[in-house]
Formats: sequence, structure tokens, C-alpha cells
Amino acid sequence: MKTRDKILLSSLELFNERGERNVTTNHIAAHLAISPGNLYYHFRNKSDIIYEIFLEYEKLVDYYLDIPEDRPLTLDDMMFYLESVFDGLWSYRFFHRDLEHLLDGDRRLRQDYREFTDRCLDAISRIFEKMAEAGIIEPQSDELRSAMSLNVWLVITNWMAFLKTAHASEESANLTLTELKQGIYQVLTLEVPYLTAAYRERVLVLREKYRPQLPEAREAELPVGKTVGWNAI
Amino acid sequence: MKTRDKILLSSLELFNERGERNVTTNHIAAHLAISPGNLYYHFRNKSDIIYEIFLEYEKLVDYYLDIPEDRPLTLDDMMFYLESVFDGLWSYRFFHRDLEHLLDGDRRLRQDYREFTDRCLDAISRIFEKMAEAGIIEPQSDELRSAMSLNVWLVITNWMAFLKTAHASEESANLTLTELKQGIYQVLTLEVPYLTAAYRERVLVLREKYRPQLPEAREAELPVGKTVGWNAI
DNA sequence: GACTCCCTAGAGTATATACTCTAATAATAC
DNA sequence: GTATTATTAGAGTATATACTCTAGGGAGTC
Repeated sequence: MKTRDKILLSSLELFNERGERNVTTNHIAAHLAISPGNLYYHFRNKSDIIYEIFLEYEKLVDYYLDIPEDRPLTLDDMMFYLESVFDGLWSYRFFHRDLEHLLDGDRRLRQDYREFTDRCLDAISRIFEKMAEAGIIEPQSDELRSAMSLNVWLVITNWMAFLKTAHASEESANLTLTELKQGIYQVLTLEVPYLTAAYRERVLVLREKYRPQLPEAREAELPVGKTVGWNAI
Repeated sequence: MKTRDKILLSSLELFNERGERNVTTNHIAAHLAISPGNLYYHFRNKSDIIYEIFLEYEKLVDYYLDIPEDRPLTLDDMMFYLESVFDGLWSYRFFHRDLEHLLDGDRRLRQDYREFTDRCLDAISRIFEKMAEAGIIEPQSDELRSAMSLNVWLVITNWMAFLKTAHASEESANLTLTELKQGIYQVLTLEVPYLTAAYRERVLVLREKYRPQLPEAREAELPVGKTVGWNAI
């Protein structure tokens, strides 16, 4: 593999593991056992590395969210979109963590990310539209669908932050893809009230598969009777 | 005012304006025209300053989210909760921005924040329960209410990040409290499908007041026909 | 005046971090 | 083989940042 690609790969790996803020260019070079000079031969600066990684991320999600216009959507499609988006989120999970700071430091990235968000919101909205056409959910006004789509986006992009800050018992307890995908449960929760009678039960069954599991550690930690919120069932 | 309090006040101000990451203890001291030594006489380190600010934030939100158990909830109560929570979010807006990093650097804060989240989720859930009792929304199963509450929390705590990353046209364009409160529109969107016939119209009218306004600049920027998502109505 | 206690100044330090510069080596073209 | 280009090493640098240390001022008390 070319050094340039190795740098991108290692950077992504380290960013995901430790957070962009905690990974220096020297760390990346050391991790690859190359010199800092070598790294800076391939990339002008750290922002450039991050930008390249973003382009990959963008490409991946755009690929996933390509919506077929020649046929109706199915439940399988919907689940594929959800699974795929969370897979993408997982692979580039450092990105949404320090998003604000990353965008502050790079105009290009800021602009591109904004357009990326718009495309995603558009895609989500289109998916809902086609789901209504397919009779999976009740039709919604444009206005409601847009607002709903935005809420879906908010839940998707911030589910991980919630897990890392509010959920994980200790910083050592690292996140797993399985836990991340419990975000699908939350997204489907948004859809529940709109499901048609014909599909309601089927979707609820699918949703159940993603229901968050109580980590033993956490349950034991909380005083009896004080368990609250999403895990209190 | 005591120097200690001045430090807390200035820190909060600077953190909110520039982000915790971009504000050093030296900046804070300089901003107050005091010496670094003086600052460190009052606080052992930066984490301690942040922790103290968190305690204030926590106290404020706990105060806002105190739920009266001796009477039913009204629509006014609900709007008060929403307004208050977003006011709190605004006053301490630096906090959720760098949350993950802040928690990484302070065990105490991590633990406290987790309990704080649990209390908030509990409060949100209780509010929904009482709103159902008051006939504002249809009753929900415990499971659905918990999942809903968590979605409300996700939307509330991440609305600002969305505004700053995806919405604002330029980094120079600073956020206003009014824009932040458009998050209330998003939260009410979550409630829409559960509203009872008796209250539906009244809530929709309230919700309308928070509907995001299209900033002129933004509209002009986007190619015609490509406007998407939440602002495309 | 002298003592004490609280507060403050400001120079200084250890460490980190993004990035540069020069020289050398490997790969390729002719 | 030789010239050229692409790649790499590694020491080095400028700047920033969290934090320390010592000296001393001011106010109250006896």
C-alpha cells in the first residue's frame, strides 16, 4: 500500500480510537513508523488529512443513500438504509465527535459538510415520501416530513455522543458497533406513530431487535428504584 | 464582585463565545486583567473551573425541571419547560459543544453528568406522563414514552450543534437565542402525532411561532430547486 | 510598629504540537 | 551508467499552554 493511503488509514484508525483532538501528526507518523517529514511530504497539514477522510465518508454515505426512483421502497430498503448509515457512522465515528472544531478550522470542509447535510436531509425526506407511497407510513404534509427528517438526522448523528457521554459506565468501556446500532431503535421510535396498520406490527418486530440491552454493570450501579429513562422498562 | 466569581463569569463568557478548546487559562486571566498566578490561587486547574460552571448549570436545569406533583400539567407548563431548558442551554452553550472531551478529562464531571442526564430523562418522561394524564397527548406505553423522551433529549441537546455546523452560513454569523429556540419547533414536532384532538390545534399554533425562518443569505446561496430539508416549505 | 492572613503580580517552566529543512536514498527514465 | 524525480529520515523550531514559584501589597488586630 502507498504511504499516502497508509497515512489516511492510520489517521482514521487513531482518530476513531482516541478522538481527533488527541491524535497529533507525530502520533500518526510514529504509529506508522515513518518520519514526520515523510508525513508532511504527503499532506500539507493535519486539516488536509481530515478533509481527505471526509471525502471518503461523504462518498460512502452518498453511495448508501442513493434512492431508486424506478420502483417503490420496501421495508428491506428502509432497514438497509438504517444499517448502512450506522455502518458509515461507525467507520468514521471520529468525525461527528469533534465536528464543530473540525469545521472551524477548514473553510472547504465547512462548506462541503453543509452541502452534505443538505443532501442527507433531502434523502431522508425522500425516503419518507416513498415509504408513504408504498403504504408503510401514513402520508405527511411536506412541512411535517421535513421537520421529521431533521429529527431523524439529529438522532442518527448524535446517538453515539449520547452513548459515550451518558451511557458508558467507564471511559475504558469502548463502544461497539452493536451498541451504536441501537440507535436504529431510536430512529424507528420516531416512525412508530406514523406506521400504517398494514405494516405496524412488522416494523415493531424489526425495531425490537435493536432494543438497547442493559449492561449488567450499569444496572448494578444504579440505586434500586431510581432507574430512569430509556432503559427503565 | 469577588475575584473567584469574576473568574467563573469570564470563563463562561469566553467558553460560550469561543469554545472551551480555544480558551486558555492565560486568556481568562488576561481578559480579567489579572495574573495567571492569581487565577491559579482561586482554582487548582482549568477542569475545576469547568466543573464549578457545570454545577451551576446543573442547579439551574434541576430548578427548571422541578415537576409539581400536586396538580395536573398545563400547556403553559409545557411551554415553560421548553423555554427554560433552551434558556439554560443558551447560557451554558459551551458545555454541550465539547462535552465528550470535557468528560474525558474529569472523572467527577463524567459521573455527575451521567446522573444529570438520567434525571433529565426522568423529568422529560414524567412530563409526558403528566401530559397524558392532562389529556394533552394520548397515553403511551412505558417503553414508548422512555424512547420518546430520549429522542427529545437528543434533539434538545444537539439542536445547537446542528445550527452551528449545518446551518449558519459563515463562522462569523453568530448564533442567537432566537435561532436556538427554533429547536422548540423540532421538539414539538416529536409530539405532534401524539396530540389529542382537544389540544392538537392549540399546540400546532404554539409550534408555529418557533418555526425556523429562512435567513435571506442562505436562500440566495442555494441553487434554485435544490433547497431541501427542513427549510423547504 | 509588628504580625497575620488573604490576595495578587509576574516571571518562569516543562511539555506538547504542528510543521520545516536538509540531506540522503530509492525508483525511474534515458 | 547517469540524470532526474519521488520518497524518506530525522533533527530542529516556533509557538502555545497549563501550571508553578517567589515576592510582596493591603487590611485588620494587638
